[in-house]
Amino acid sequence: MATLRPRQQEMLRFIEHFMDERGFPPTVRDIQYGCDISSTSVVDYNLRALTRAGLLKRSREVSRGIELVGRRPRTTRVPLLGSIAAGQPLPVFPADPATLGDEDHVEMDAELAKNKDRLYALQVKGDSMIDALIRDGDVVILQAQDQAETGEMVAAWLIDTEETTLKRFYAEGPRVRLQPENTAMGPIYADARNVQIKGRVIGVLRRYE
Amino acid sequence: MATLRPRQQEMLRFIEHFMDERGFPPTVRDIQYGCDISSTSVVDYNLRALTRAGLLKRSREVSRGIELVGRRPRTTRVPLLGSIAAGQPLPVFPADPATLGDEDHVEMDAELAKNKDRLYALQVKGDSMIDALIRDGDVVILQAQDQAETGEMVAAWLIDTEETTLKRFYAEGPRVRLQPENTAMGPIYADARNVQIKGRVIGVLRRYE
DNA sequence: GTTCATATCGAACCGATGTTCGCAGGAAAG
DNA sequence: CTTTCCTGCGAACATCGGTTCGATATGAAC
Repeated sequence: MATLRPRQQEMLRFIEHFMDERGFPPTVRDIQYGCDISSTSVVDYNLRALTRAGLLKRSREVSRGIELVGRRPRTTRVPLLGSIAAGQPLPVFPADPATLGDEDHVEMDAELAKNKDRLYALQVKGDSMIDALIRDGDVVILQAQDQAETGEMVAAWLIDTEETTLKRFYAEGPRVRLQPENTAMGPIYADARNVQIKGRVIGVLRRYE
Repeated sequence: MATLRPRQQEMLRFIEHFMDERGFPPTVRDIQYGCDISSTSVVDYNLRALTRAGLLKRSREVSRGIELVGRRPRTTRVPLLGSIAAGQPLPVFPADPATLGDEDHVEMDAELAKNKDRLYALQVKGDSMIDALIRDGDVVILQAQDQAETGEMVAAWLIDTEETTLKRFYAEGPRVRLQPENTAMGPIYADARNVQIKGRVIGVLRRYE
C-alpha cells in the first residue's frame, strides 16, 4: 500500500473530528472547507484514495455517505465531581464543571461516551460493589438521568438521610430495593418517593500504578 | 412528558437500526419509506416531537442532521471460538463461525463493536491476568489483527511451542516481552519472529449467577 | 354546534450535495 | 523531447433532501 498523502491524513483527521463533534459524517464540501481545499473534485479524488486504502467506506450517491473503519478508540474528558459511597454525603449536584481544574477530569473511551450527554465521574469509596468488580478507589462513569430500569447500576440519593449510594436498582412496587454487589452486605429498602436517581453507571475505570 | 406515539417509537427504532447498518443517520425520506409514511412533513413533525422529548438532537437545514442521545447500549453477537490460556493450544484460527450453534456465541455491547470487524471471543483459563481483572472463566472479546502496539493486551501465538497465551505485548527490539498481569508470574520473552499476534483484547465479559 | 390541539397528507420550493468533465502543472519514464 | 500518470483546479449538472404551506380528519373540551 502506498503511503498516505499529507492531504489525505488531514482529511482523515478532519472527518474523525467532525464525527466526534456532530455525530454524523461531513459532506464533501464540509471536508473541502475544513481542509482548505479549492475544489470538491479534489475531495472526491482523495476520498477514493482513502477508500482504496481501506480506511473508510463510502455509500456512493448518498449525502454524508462516509463511514470510518478500524478506528482506534480515542478518549474523551469527563468531569470528576467527587466521591460516592454508602452512608456518605455527595457534593451538591451538579457541581459546575466550569470551575474544575485539569486534574479534576478523567479520560475515558470515546466510544462509550458517543451519543451521550451530561456524563460525570465519581470516585468510589468502599467495597460495597466488589462483586461487580468495582473496588475502593475506582472511578465510575455515570450518565446523568433521573430514571432507571430494574437491575441497572445507579447512583441513588436518599432524600431523608441525605445520603448518596452506588447500588443496583430494583423497583418493587411502592418501594425500591438498592442492592449492593457484596455478599457480606444486605440490600437497602426505601420508599420510592424517598429515592432520587442521580445517574446510571456506564463505565468503570481503574488506574494501575 | 407525554407518552411516545407508536409511530414515533417506530421511527426511533428505524433510526437506530439504520445507523447500525450504515454508520450514518438516515434522511427524512429514508425514514419516510422505512416506516411507510406518506409524507416527509409527517416525518418532520414527529422528528420535532422526538427532539422535544429529548430523544434526539437535530442540526436543522443539514442533511442527515440527526443524532441519537442517551441510547441504551444494545448488544451484538460474537462467535465464541474456544478457550485460551498460557501453555494450552488454541483451536485453529479462524474457526468457521457458520458451523457454530447458538450456544457458542456471546452478547456484547454493540457500542464496543462499532466500526470493528472480525471480532471473536475466547474463554479464559487460569488467572495469569488476574490483576487486570480478568479471571478464570471470563470471556475476552478480541479484534482479529496481526499487529499490536506496545502495552496492548493481545492473544499471542508462539509458533515453536504451538501455544497461545493472553498477555500484554511489549516490543523490545528483536524480541518481544509477553507480560502477564499477575504479580506471581514472570514475563515470557520470545524472538519476534516466533510470535504471531492473533488479536487485540477490546472487552471483557463476566456472567454472574 | 364551535373551538382548539393533535396528527396526517400532498405538493412545491430551493439550497445542499455527490458526481462528472475538461483542463493544467509536475514528476517520472521512455 | 514526448508520453504517461498522479494530483489539483473550476465549473456545471442533476438530484437529493430539509423545510414550508395549505388542507383535512379526529377527538376532546366547552
